[in-house]
Amino acid sequence: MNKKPNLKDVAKVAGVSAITVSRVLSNPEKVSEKLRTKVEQAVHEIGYIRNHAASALASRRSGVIAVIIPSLSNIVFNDVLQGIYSAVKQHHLQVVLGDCHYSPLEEEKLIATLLSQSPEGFILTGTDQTDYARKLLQQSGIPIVQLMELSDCPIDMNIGFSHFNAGVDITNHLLQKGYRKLGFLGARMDTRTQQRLAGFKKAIADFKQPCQSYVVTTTQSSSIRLGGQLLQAVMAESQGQCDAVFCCNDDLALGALFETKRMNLKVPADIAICGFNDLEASALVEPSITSVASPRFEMGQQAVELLMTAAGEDKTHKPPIDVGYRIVERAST
Amino acid sequence: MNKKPNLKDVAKVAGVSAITVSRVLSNPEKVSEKLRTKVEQAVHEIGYIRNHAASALASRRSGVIAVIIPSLSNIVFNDVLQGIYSAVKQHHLQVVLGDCHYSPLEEEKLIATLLSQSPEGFILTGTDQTDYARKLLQQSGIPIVQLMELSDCPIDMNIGFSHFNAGVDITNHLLQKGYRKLGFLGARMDTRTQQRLAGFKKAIADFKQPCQSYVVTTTQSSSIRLGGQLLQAVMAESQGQCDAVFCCNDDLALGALFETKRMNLKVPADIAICGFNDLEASALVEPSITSVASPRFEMGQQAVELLMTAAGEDKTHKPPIDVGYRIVERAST
DNA sequence: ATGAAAGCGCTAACAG
DNA sequence: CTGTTAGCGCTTTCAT
Repeated sequence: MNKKPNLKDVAKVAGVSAITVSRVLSNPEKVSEKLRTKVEQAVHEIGYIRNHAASALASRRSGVIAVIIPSLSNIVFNDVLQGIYSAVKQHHLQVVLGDCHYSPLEEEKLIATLLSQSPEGFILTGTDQTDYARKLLQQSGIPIVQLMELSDCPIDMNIGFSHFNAGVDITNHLLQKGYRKLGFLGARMDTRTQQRLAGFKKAIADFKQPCQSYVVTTTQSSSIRLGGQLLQAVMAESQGQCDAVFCCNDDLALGALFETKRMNLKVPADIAICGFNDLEASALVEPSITSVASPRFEMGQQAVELLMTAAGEDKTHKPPIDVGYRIVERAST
Repeated sequence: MNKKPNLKDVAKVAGVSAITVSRVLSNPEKVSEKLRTKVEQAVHEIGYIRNHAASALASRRSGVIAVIIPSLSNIVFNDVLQGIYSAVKQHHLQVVLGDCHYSPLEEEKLIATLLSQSPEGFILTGTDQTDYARKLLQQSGIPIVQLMELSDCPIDMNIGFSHFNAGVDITNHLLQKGYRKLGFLGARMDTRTQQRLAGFKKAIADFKQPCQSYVVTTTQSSSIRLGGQLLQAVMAESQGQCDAVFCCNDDLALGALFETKRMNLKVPADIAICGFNDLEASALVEPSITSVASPRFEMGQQAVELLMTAAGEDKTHKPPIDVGYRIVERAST
């Protein structure tokens, strides 16, 4: 195996200097058409591929952005990722991705690792970073976006929506529909889920008429199966009184719905169900499930755009961007 | 903003030479405990992060592996990715990930881009690469794994299972259950889906008794909603005769199942449904859906292990690894 | 166990 | 428009 061709090899074949080849690759318009064609042929002929490490070192531009999500298996972050990848393609950037498994400590390590790639921007999920992580991020001097939720003290830029308000609204929706014995089914209990729960409690506390609430949570990760188990649990705790459940996401809601069939409960007559995130399945099951929709793909895209526009500028702290949410009312409530 | 600290800065603070700091970071055991502690403190104090580009350039080891999947939105590849990420963590590697949207041409471009990172290994999905892509890959000299399906002429290493055989088996399962008017619902129609369809046709052709088949396919991407539409289509084409459908994946199968409720068809009495991939929902809907399971997470892990063990060795072409599949029989058939 | 010198492959800055 | 020179920050190699 011959070693990989480098710029000089291409230059030799094309009969030009190395820097000209470099220009053809980065700024083709700065090279005469004649030389450019010669170089392009040479590149293709010997299958030259530019050495990113050398290029990044010399130019101080890595062409990379770093992204950390809490979970690869949660389809919610998938939507965000797709938005990120679609935007990144326009800008000819690469993504280096980390999955921190909802752990701030893992996230801290990942941040250090990913920063070593000299990313030109950093996208984080949520606002729950360790102090040392914040220090590293800050001192890196690159633009940073925190995604998904709104923060009072963002590291840099912030785009998301209020999970607390969404929790309030969806709970009020149930109360307005006449349900009075409300259950909350929560899994994982990350910060966003906690905010949804806080919204649930707030709505109940503020409600002018007597009503009952039952909160069942677990730190296990969400799954459809778990939704069924939590429904069992809330029915046990409420001695069968619970007449509506707010599930902290649609996986749980689907599981709860499937479980009602086994328990011979009618939805929404015996019990109402609502979820969160508005997954495709929620609209298509029978009965369809009320949920909370948010523009995840667009959030991902916009995060990249924010990074790119912020790249040169001074750090004028922009205010958080609230992308909002929408309650999608369906047959289950 | 002061510029980022480099090795020399750390060295100065710790009162040692740059190379010693480098050793502490890469081969701590080669440095005396006294100096090591000093250096570690200095690193933490000034928040030093090693410049990956420089490190990669000097050492000729990028610590990166490249991965291309056909779709970020398909949960199937998510499982594989999780396997990859979990294995990669053990080896202290970074992943650069590309989504080629099922397009060999996009894949070719991605391969060129990702190769510029000098990855130490490359994981590809499927066997449908362009000639130029294969050339680039081959000449890069790095170990390569093709995932998901088995290939007659792999570029290098290969791990997957036979989608053709799985298609044959699941079709025979339906035939054995007494169904004789079989429909195939296919979306996307990538190479693996086509192999499943080929298996379906083979099983029908080989069956000793009279039976009927209806094939409905589209190049649209899969979704639950589409499953409902395709079920409508196959019922129209078969004039209501179709008594079993093999859906090329579980999304379609779920959509088909939900549609049967709207059409007032009983499953499996009026019509049997089976899917592919064995998603969690398939086990939990009512009735539960027969599907084909495969060890996706493990495939991802094993792909990384293969790359790592192959790293040093000569290219002794290993035979493809068949991870097999399993038909999970459930209530829907 | 530690250090000095050289150079990885590329591009910025300057020169022509 | 094209080329020359220097150096990005690190690790390799060789010396002590």
